[in-house]
Amino acid sequence: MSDPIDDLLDAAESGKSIIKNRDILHFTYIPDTILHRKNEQEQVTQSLLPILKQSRPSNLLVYGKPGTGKTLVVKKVLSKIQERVERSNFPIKLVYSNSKNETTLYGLLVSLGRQLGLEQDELPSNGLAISEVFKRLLSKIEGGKLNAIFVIDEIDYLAQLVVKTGKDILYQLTRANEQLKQGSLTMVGISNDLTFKEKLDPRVISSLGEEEIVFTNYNVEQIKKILEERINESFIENSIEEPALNLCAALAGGEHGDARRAIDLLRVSGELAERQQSDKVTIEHVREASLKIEENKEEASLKSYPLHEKLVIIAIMKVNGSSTGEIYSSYKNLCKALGKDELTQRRITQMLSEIELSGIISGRLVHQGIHGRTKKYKLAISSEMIKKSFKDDLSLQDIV
DNA sequence: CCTCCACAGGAACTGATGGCGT
DNA sequence: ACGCCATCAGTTCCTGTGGAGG
Repeated sequence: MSDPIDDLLDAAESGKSIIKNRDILHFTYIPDTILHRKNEQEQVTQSLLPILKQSRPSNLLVYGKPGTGKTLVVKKVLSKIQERVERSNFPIKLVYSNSKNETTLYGLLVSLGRQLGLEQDELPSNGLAISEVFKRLLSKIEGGKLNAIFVIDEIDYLAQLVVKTGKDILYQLTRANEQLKQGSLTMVGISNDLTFKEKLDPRVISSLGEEEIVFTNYNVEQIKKILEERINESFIENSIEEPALNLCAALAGGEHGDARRAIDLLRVSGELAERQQSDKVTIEHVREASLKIEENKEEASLKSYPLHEKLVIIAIMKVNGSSTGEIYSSYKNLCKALGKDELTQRRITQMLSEIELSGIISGRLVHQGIHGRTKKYKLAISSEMIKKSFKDDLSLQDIV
């Protein structure tokens, strides 16, 4: 009589593992030499070079699609510079922040402040006026005679926040040096959106875009090389079949040249192969991994929605392919069934476009002449997926 | 050619939350 | 104790619109 758990454990123990170093299979792992980005590394280094001469470098803007290694290169260069400078008496303070992780302007400034060493009592996490927070940041820099380098990732998000709130933070940041008597502030902005600059205030452009570096997309060949490098270090020899590697590079690199996706795909494929006790990663493993990654993404985003968004999704599932009006009445029925107050149609339209952005549903604007203008939505994922994701939500169980 | 539908989607506002400085 | 500030979900009010049907 064998226990299934024991069987699995036995198999896992006796089976050999084909991945020898997992860390290397994460995009954010910084290899000693980031190949294929020599040019860009040089450019970034050059524009930051003045730091070594103890003067303030120009502000810097870095563009590139996701997965082109922008952030990695910037981080690597900066940390090298910091290493050198540390031995001199010109301390630089590196501050990294990702605008996407901070939903509000306030949050972003606070996160910058925390890294500068402002504690909770010096810089509370809410309650202050933005201008007050800003003042404290500057006085910290001045007081500590810091030479701060703010690396702001996804700076286009920040720019959006600035527009939304009408606070001219970007401008003030880029011109902060004029107010500082001691210390300095350098900005390194990283953006995915190549057109983002056009939306900026021209005064900001002139000071922020003193230097610009564009990271081009990887092509499939380059992605393949990157994968090969990582494979060499992280997998045992000959454990990836050539066609599997090709597919990996093609799937991830084909459209956008996204090395991050390629590496993720490689890792998941490897893990799948290992779990199946295969000693090679085959083309099927890659296909399976690609599916699995997609599904995980869908499930995670489905689960993370608040109640009313979930109801809207279920409403669409019930009347797949219908107009906003029909979805809305379907949604109202669901609300009634649950005894919840329904939200206005305006709010639901907004939710629909938010959900559409995430790719779970797709909408199409149709004009029906005398029957008006509406947007028809249909699910972009299977309804099984929705049922599966929502089934552990107690209140939703009986309506799905 | 005009009308008029059924919404899309912008703008401004509200009320609650939470916490500041004075 | 008071006024002020930032943020968020949501509401109210609004203007805009392609084309079927008259």
